Amino acid sequence: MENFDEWFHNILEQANITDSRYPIKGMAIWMPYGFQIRKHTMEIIKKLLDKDHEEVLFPMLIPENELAKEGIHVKGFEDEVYWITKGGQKDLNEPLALRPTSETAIYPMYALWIRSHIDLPKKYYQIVNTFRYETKHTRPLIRVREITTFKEAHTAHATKEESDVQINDFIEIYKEFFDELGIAYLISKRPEWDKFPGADYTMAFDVIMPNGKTLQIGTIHNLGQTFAKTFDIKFEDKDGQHKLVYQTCAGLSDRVIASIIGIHGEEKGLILPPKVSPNQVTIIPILFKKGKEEVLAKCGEIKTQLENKGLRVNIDDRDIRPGKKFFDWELKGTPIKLELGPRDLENNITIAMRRDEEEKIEIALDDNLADKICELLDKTSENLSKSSWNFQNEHVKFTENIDEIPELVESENVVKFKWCGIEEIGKEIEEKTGYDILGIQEEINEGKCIASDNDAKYMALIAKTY
RNA sequence: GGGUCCGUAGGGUAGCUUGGUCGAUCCUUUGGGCUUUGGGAGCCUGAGACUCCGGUUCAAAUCCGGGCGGACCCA
Repeated sequence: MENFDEWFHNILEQANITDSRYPIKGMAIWMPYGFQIRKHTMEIIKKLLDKDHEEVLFPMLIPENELAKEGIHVKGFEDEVYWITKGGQKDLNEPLALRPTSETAIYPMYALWIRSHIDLPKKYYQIVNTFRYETKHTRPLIRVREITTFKEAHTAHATKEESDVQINDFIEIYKEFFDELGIAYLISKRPEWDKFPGADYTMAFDVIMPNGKTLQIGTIHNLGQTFAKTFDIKFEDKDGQHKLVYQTCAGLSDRVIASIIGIHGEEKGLILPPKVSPNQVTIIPILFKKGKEEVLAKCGEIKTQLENKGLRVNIDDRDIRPGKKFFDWELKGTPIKLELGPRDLENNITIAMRRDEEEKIEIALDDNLADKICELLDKTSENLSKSSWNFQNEHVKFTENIDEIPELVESENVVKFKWCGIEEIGKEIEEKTGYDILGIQEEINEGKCIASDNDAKYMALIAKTY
């Protein structure tokens, strides 16, 4: 894509996803079409989490003394917190923070709720808005001051082993989630200097956007006992001992929607995965003065037939030329368009067009129509997923020469390299190349570090990031 | 955190250097009408803007200062 950032910015408004003209920097409006995409996307993650987690809803405000309790954590966020300091004309006794994330809202309550090993594990999640006073320039859905769709899960466990298992469970859930969206991902363990403030370690999901920059779309943190100590979250174990819990948390945000748009889109517009597309099928009647009623009636029948199969269907009966409708729905990324005119009515067929392919397919108007459409939708999903993984595979390049990194990154790649894992060397690599180390993908025990004489311990990733 | 640049209808733009000709250009959008409708139609007729506050001046879209908003570069 010629200029991805520009394309992305334009498509958000053209496709009626968000309107970022709201007069506060970094805060936008979810428009109806975008809201539907967001809704369907969230339904997928909720369904995955609900198997084993419970949804809750915490207040948006956090008292200053709670937020400040965990020193490392607050240090990571202090420059980004919005404060409420007044009630009407009166200064508040204690300033209240608009949550930048909810650890310090939730964990004091965990301390009250968790008394015994019977109360464990505790696995709650919520989908809420959070606020961060971003100082860098904001970008709709990607870097915002109000994260409108922050899915955060918080778990507490009796043992370290259980919390480690939970980390893997989250990884599996996220994998399934992104697989359903057809989005390829890179999983890595963030370097020490880039982990979540207060965490033992952070696992992250990144996607490579069409311009080669990576976007962090999901994180999973092993919090160890840091917060348990701070907020005194203890339970009475089977042996009668009082012990601190082990905790994890995991987050997803609006950025998931940004990746759906960015990864699958192309010049002409969006290509939405059927699972989250507001309309899975859009029927476009070809209307002439003669036979208009018959064509519209048949479109209505088809709509009902498909809806009975559980599909989301709309008819575009606007009084404009068909060509304009094709372009509009291509912009909006509806997975399948069905064209139906008088000629088709005579032949008892409809013409189907997949958004991800140019080809037009004739389908008979009979009882099998819905099944055939479902087949086409499945093929679309598979195809989108395949393209996304192909793109990622083509854009991850390995090198053993640090001097090659800038050239590779500038030609829109994520670079894989061997690293000894020492922080100083890592920071040296970042400084020398000018890019960010995403993290380590796996442990290895052969070869040398790209930037030192040390033995390589890890396969790591470096990239230009959002 | 430091720096550079920018702000004209809903969106994109011309005009700004050298203040007056701006009653502000063009494309898109949009109301009404006619005519059309199998891949962004055409014609007629309307609508719609100088980011905000202050300053300089006889006169400000144009010059100066600040706020707000945006883009980019460096750390």
